[in-house]
Amino acid sequence: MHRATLREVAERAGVHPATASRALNAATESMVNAATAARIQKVAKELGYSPNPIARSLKTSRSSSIGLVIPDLTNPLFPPIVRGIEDVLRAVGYNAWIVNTDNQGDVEAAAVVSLRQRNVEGFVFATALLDHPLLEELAAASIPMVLVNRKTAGGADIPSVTSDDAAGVALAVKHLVDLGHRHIVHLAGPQDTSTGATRRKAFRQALEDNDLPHESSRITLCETWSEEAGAHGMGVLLDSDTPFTAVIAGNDQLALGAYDALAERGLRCPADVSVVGFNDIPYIDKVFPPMTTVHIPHVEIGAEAGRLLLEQLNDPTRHPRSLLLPTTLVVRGSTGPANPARAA
Amino acid sequence: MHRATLREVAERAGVHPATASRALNAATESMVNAATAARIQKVAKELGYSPNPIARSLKTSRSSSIGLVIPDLTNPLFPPIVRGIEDVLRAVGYNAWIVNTDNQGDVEAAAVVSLRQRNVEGFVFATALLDHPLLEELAAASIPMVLVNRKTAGGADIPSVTSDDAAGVALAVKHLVDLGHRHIVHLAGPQDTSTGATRRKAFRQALEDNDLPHESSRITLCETWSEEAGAHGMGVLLDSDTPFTAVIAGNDQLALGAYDALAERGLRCPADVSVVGFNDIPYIDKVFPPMTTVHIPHVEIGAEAGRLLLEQLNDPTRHPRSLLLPTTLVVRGSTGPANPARAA
DNA sequence: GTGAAAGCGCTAACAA
DNA sequence: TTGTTAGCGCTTTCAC
Repeated sequence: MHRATLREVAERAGVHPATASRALNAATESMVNAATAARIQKVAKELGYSPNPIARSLKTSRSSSIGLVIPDLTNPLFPPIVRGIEDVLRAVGYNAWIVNTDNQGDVEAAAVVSLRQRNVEGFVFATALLDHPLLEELAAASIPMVLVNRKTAGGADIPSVTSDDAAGVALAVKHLVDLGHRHIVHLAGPQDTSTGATRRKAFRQALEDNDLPHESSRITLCETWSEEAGAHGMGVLLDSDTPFTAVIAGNDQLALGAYDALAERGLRCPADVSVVGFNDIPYIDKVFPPMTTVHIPHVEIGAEAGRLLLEQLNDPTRHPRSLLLPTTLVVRGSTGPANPARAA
Repeated sequence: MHRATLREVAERAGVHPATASRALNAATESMVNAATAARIQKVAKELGYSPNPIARSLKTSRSSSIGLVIPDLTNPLFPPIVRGIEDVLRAVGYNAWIVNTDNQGDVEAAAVVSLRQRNVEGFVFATALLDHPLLEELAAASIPMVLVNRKTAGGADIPSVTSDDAAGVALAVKHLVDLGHRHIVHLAGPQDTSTGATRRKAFRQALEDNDLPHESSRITLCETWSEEAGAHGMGVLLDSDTPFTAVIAGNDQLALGAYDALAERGLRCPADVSVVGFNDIPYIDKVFPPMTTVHIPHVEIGAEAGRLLLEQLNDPTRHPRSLLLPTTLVVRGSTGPANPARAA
């Protein structure tokens, strides 16, 4: 199984390798005599020639690929986003290198170095922290990049594709209020992420806008975005003397953790406490009790990120922009407060 | 942000680039005077040198990376397997290129060509079909490779890591029999995959072993591994005149489809029909009604596949081997037949 | 133990 | 329009 080289094609076509190179690249094809080009292309096809991407990359410092840095592929939030990105990029000949960081800064830094050495032409990061020097640094160096799902707080104004979290939280609060809830609490995600901080602030704001009690004790911070952290946070709320009949969780995993903590104490959903999630991750529509959650358009977030990155790759001078995609509330069987005693 | 090259290191250390290369590669370091080597390494560190993988790959035709070919990352079965593979490979300096094929042979073929051009040193395939000429071809060419989850039927005896599906099905049937079920049916997955065929045959065998009725009408074939196909298959079974009180599905998605079809007809699980899944995919433990399913060790399957691939990379002459990992039954609230009428 | 030379396969000045 | 030349950064014979 020998792979034809450009030189072999050139020899068979009776031209110099440089001419063959020109004839076989769309951008330079017009530089070469049409008949000659056709001959070269025919030979290339016969020999099953396709350019060696390694050699090309060494020469051009490009690679037709991008780096895709995510916390963890086993978080079901990410696969659909990844597919959205890949589908858009593949259509124009780009591949994605996927790297998991497990939220470890050093792993991420090493991955970025490694990807840059491989001449990736840009990055999509799903790992952004509000304070994220590495990303600021890359942005300052004009490395094409897009953030998905989360953004940084720095001055760099890095292009991003996120969901309208504030609107989503407002929808969730409104929904609960419409059901008759007046005592709502929040399981907030990590506050070093934009999603965690935005959703928390929006929660507090929505309570105020709806004239609901909004003492700071109505918010419990969770250390991670995990089910375990959600269960722990829910426990803290239940142990506090804050009365409530509904919880809005920072994401679906935290909401699942809330389910666990409630079940452990013999409390029922939504009879005793209503729980609303965020993200509408795959398969969350199957859980019991049915979970009302804020839907974000996963695949579309990825696809738009891919498009934004392509814009930058195609026109580096173009002023980068960010996108805020709409969220919707998916109601799956929440009800009003059945046990007013809990709202004492 | 300039990246130091080997030549710069060599110049600063006052040696020839070839010497620097030797000093900086573990395998050739012993060829060079210890003091010189130390000096070169010190300079390399000062300059933050790290070898350009593209140039190295062009020269050596290696790449420290492998290709990982899966049907679809959004199928929750795969991410944990991918993590298992990556964790093992990363520990020894390998990366994985992930490619989704969406079960399209042409996409897979193109991906393989592309990955080989990038000098991947081996492959892990999660896409194997029983009759899979492409994989046989690669095996015949002695390309290092491992199959995960599924295997081929060809003569090539390609190394694989799979779960003991037959044992898993036997466990499931035994469980249902112990609960009092005597009329069991099977939603079989695609029969061009080893998982689909093995589980179907094991089902039929288990019925026989338990002296249960086992007419061929007790098995409905599903075209794909999807929820939709499961719902359709379940519908076919319900419309037939085969009596049954329990269903064993070829995988969890088919089982979820069975849930859908049953719910649509107002039948309850497990009161009217018990459903058992297969694979124990992430989050399936949250669904309602609780799903009993056969657990396969996802991460470990991936990890073992990584190890098997490393064995081949490290010693190409070593006789390849395959692994069959144990399955366990995870019981989540199935009960015996409550409505004997259905078993008429 | 070290240096010289060559070349992996490709593309991009420059020259003709 | 085509060919010549050079080189991306590295490793690996071969010679000394």
